[in-house]
Amino acid sequence: MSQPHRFPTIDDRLFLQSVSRALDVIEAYAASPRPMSLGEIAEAAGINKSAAQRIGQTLLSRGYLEQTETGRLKLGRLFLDRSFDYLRSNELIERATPVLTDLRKAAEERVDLSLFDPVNDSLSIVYATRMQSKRETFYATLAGRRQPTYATSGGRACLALLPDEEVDDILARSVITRLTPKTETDLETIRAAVMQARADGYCLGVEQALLGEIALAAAIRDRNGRPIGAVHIAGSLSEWTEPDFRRRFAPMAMEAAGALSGG
Amino acid sequence: MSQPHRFPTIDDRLFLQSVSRALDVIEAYAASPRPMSLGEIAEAAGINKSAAQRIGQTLLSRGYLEQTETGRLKLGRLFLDRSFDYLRSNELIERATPVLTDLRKAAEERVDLSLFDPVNDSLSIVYATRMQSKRETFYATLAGRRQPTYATSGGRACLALLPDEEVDDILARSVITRLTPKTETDLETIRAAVMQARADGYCLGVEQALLGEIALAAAIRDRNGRPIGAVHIAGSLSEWTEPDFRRRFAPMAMEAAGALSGG
DNA sequence: TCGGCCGCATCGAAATTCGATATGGTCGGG
DNA sequence: CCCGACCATATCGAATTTCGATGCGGCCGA
Repeated sequence: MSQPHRFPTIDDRLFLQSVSRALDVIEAYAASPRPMSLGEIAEAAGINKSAAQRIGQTLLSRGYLEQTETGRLKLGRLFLDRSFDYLRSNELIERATPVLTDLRKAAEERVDLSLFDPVNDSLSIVYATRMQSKRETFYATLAGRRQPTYATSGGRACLALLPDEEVDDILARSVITRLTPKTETDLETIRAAVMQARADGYCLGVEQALLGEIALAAAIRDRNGRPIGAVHIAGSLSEWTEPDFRRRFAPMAMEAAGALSGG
Repeated sequence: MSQPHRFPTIDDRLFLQSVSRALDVIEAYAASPRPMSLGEIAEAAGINKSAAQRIGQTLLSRGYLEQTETGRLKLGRLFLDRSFDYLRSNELIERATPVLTDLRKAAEERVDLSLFDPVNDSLSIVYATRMQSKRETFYATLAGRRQPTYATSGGRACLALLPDEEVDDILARSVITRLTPKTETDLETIRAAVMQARADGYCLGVEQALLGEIALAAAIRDRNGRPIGAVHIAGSLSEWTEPDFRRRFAPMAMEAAGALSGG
């Protein structure tokens, strides 16, 4: 009934139950994006079957759900349209695109833009754009992919801009899981990496989120100095040693992030 | 009040007004993705201010809208999460990604996947994934971008798989506008290009949607032979002549599309 | 100082949503 | 061959939830 505290609490009088339940339904597909029957939807979203039926029909009629041959419901392609609108509407992303294009051209490695996410309690970052490198094969698309703040170079670079107590708070609330065998899970080690990033102005991570990957990120600040996102440069360990990667790309990432800061 | 006929009509008893209005609100940002005040939202979505207030608060509390410093509402980053779920859930996209990665590696040009969109009356196609080429600068991201079916090589390749009367119907319902000075606007010319594509098994277009761009696409068929999307290869006119581009890439596009068909 | 728009809040009326329930179909196992 | 389970779909009376007119204080530009 009560909303998770991570989003602003509002007057219950203004809260639309049916809209909220509709959102529960579409979010149910985050756990498992397969087509679902009404019964499955009801269970996954925590509503009764009648509600699932009404919501399903309404979202179906609007194109946010689509029907398989068997009548099950799956996510509709209109979500692509909405995320496109979002990307267009985000002022940072608009501003960043040309900068990142240049950066990728100069670096000849993959370049990502991620958004620090205070509305999600800062526990995760969301990738917004990716400029692939020549041979990149891993993930073609990742707009919308989330990763834990503590495990990514971009997240750590953002943490480095926050006061110690906020860092500690965020780390304390993080659920530490291993994304790769190399993921650091010790809070003190992570904290040390954040402090190092604070001193350096960027953060480097080796195989923290993906095996074989070396990544480096610099945080983007708003006009108050708070982190709003990060510029990532990522390469393959088969082509780079850590010191070489650091030497070559740290200045480029910091310059790009600096150019995007303060807006 | 009555829904556009393009989506399945449902029993009015099952239709949730408030959900539908919430969708009107988020779709209002398609026209102009700027932050809006409640009054502006109300006007843009065709609802009253009270409804805008309730819907705004509800979507805000769930992270689908965010607030600027001035209190205006803009689209929230959760739309990225939803489109990510959609991309993950779409069986064609999942299947296509490795194929397109290989294709891009072989072609060394930009490769796109678009979806034919019967739920939108087949009037437009939606781009789902893009694999950039080395020097690509135009658009980093385009998942969610829509283009008219009649104007794109991918759309025409899809039309080529449909019976004549359906092609004519779709073209007749299309609103022809010039995307570039070179966009063909004569229905007979477009129809001829579709017929050519039917004979060739692929469709080539020069500067139809973007100046300086030459694009070639082959349609992907479902197991009944109906078009469900297209594989695009796009290059720059500064590097390719039409015959060379055709010779080199038509077989590759057709092979990839064939491999993805019939699922 | 005025007028307009802003976000935010209130409240009575009632339309809209709710949820239990029913129907007929399909699928798979016993 | 029939049974049970689950499916999408449909119905309907009850009442919760939504509706929308209205009011408030604040901010900004005229």
